[in-house]
Amino acid sequence: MSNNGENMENPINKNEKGKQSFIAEARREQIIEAAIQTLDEIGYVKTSLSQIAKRAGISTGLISYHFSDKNDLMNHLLMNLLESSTNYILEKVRKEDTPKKKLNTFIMASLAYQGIYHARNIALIEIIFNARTPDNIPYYKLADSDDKDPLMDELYQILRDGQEKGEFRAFNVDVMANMIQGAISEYMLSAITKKVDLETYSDELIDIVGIATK
Amino acid sequence: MSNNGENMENPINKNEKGKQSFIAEARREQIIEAAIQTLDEIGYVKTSLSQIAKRAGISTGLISYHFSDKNDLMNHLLMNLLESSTNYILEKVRKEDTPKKKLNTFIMASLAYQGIYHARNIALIEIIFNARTPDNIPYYKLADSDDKDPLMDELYQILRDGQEKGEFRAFNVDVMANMIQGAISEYMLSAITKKVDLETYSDELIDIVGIATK
Amino acid sequence: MSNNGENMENPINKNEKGKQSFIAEARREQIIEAAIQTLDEIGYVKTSLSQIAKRAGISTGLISYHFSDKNDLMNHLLMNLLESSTNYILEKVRKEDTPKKKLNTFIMASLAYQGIYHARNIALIEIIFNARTPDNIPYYKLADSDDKDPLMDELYQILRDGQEKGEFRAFNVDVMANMIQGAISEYMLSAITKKVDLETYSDELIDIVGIATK
Amino acid sequence: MSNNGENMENPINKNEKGKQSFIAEARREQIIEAAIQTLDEIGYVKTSLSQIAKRAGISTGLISYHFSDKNDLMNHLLMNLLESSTNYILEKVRKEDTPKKKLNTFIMASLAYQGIYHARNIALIEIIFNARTPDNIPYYKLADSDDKDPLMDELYQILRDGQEKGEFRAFNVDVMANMIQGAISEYMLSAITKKVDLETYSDELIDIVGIATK
DNA sequence: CATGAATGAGCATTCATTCAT
DNA sequence: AATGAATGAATGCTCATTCAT
Repeated sequence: MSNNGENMENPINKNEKGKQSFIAEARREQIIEAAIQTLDEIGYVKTSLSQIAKRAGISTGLISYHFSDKNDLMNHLLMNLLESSTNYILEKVRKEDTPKKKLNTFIMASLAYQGIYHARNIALIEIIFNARTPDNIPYYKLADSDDKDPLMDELYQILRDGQEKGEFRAFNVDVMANMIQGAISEYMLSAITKKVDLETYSDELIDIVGIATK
Repeated sequence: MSNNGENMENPINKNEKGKQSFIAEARREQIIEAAIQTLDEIGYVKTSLSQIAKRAGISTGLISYHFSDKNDLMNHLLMNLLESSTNYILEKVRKEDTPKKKLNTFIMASLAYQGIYHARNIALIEIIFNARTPDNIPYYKLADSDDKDPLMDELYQILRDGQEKGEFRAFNVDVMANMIQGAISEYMLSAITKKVDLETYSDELIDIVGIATK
Repeated sequence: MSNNGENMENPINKNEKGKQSFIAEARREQIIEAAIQTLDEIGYVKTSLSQIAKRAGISTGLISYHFSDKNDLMNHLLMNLLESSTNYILEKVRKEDTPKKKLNTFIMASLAYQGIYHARNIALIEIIFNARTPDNIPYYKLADSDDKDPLMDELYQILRDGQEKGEFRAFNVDVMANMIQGAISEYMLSAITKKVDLETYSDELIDIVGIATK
Repeated sequence: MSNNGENMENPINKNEKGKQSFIAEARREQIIEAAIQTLDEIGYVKTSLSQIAKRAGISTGLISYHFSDKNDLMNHLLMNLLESSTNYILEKVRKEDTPKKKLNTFIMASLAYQGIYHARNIALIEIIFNARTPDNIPYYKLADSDDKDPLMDELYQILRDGQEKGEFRAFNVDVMANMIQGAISEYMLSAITKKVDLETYSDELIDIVGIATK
């Protein structure tokens, strides 16, 4: 089999092949969920196909059957994780109408996601900081490269929009966006978790960013 | 051999033993440098003793001779990396006299260090985000726990001091410190490197933080 | 895989699973036979998994697949060796009806086993005198401890029974049993093999013991 | 250096050379004692040159300097151990005048030696059952081969002498000697140690052998 | 004589991957 | 579609041995 990440959905011809694809798709989903659980529990370094297989209750060979490679699996998993967090946050942000409200919602939703989908977030961190492309480039250097990351895109848009509408002062958008993203990510990556709860952090960060953007 | 990390520097008694220790110390230093290079080049996951040995131009056995364990090597390396960045930054910060100046210098120096000691910074990231304690706790959850991290300690101190002296407004110190740290770290971890150069980022961040702290 | 030594024989349900288990069981048997051959040929100290694998004509990894550990393999092998010699001897002894006949058969069968299953006997010696428990206690100190060794148990029983029935005189049973066992073992462990053949040794030993027990 | 086991003592020329040889001899003695201790403590399999060096308080290299080989060391150690037990036993035996008394003393002294020089005895066992000649022949097959073992020689002599003088009945001397040797060795190699103390074992064994030889 | 530094081979073990069934 | 069996490469580590000092 082996699927390079392209979605080969085809609305027509959903007979036998569709059924098989459906089973295969479900298996892949199951494997991906097991991989998330594994990364959360034992971390990237110790995550082997057999550890994932154990958690999925299947044989190792079956993972190799459904993903061409360990790398292939990790890529699919990364897409999956990025998609789900992006969808969660963007859905909430797009319900708001002013740049200020959108920005606050962006921060709030980003942090809320970390709390609600804790395991997925840990898995995401473990992949981003450990996996590398075949060209040996770490994902953390690649992640929001160019305009590939719709989340950072949205944040840029909000900030630019707020400046145009006179809601925000004139700051460097790239730096401000990066600072906000850093402040959000840092919550998961530091020991502040033990001192400040997510809600307080969210409120205070919105406050600080409110002042910084004017 | 194996060295428990104690600093056995002793200016007196530098006879035979001192000479021998010197050779051993030089080798350990060399191995640590090779480890930094390896982590920078191929990442934590692929970093094996033989890869480090290859870059150091020595046999694998020699690493085992100078470090009791792969873990021992990584711990020494981590100490080394933390110490050097901490020293670099604190030295500059402590030359300043007002909280505001200290804060700006903190940001500036932190970012400058990333630029000057790029490989060391990558190595640090690779270890912190990949290595785990024997109890399976990732270092990134442990790193600035309590007041173990003198860098975060200094940042807290600066902020509290500034508030007491009326230079800074009344914000949540934990959250502000975490945000600043996040903003600093994020520069290395994102693609902003390609868009904004370090100096600009540093200037703009100082500006934004200046407004946020009042 | 790894098998904890439990006998999972189950005459019913010999469907797919039974077939697969059969293959695995055969492999384990083959590995154990190769281990016996290896111990016999090169001794415990030089016996490595790769030496065993070479003799079995398989890869080292496959041994690790079928046994959780080198220790696990050695334990299974030890059980196997003890069982087979015990069964061989006890089967013959229990056919006899008087203590005197039982004792003679015990000696005869013990020595006969050494001749017939020479390699197995060497392997047993190599393990018992070289392997140690995780607590560092050599097996030879542990072997017939308490009443764990059914062979020594039987010998005690025969001697006590003979004394009760008046066939044997009043000697110290522990010492007599130990002497007989020593006389049997010593045949394999000394150069007498070259001077006296097994049958003569057996006959003469029975004679001497006959006089010693009266 | 390396010495193949020949004693190069030379009463003349005991100037510088003699002094050096004396030091070297002392070092060899020290290494051999450390080896005995090591074998007793951790067994043959785990006995490495560095373990021996640690116990001797010297460097590993020094062992290699004084013995050409690990094998060479073990050979010297074996000679040493055999000599000391042989001397101990023969000295006592030769003080007696009748075969019967000599035989009893042989048994008594053999067992006594095990009690007094426990560590040396364990070391002897560990070597005999683990080490092999370059031709892969285990020492336990070689030990009392031919007439090399003066202890077994003496035992044969006693038994033959006793038969000639009419003190002993007509038994197979080889088998009787082997049985006695087995009974002596077995005490150390079994769990009887926990049940019967050495003195009782010695007395009872003398008794049994007395009856067996008539 | 003696050391500490260094090597290279060998060890048990884990792992991603392949393949017959 | 799925399994369990199997491989071969790689890993961290230990060890006997060598050698410059």
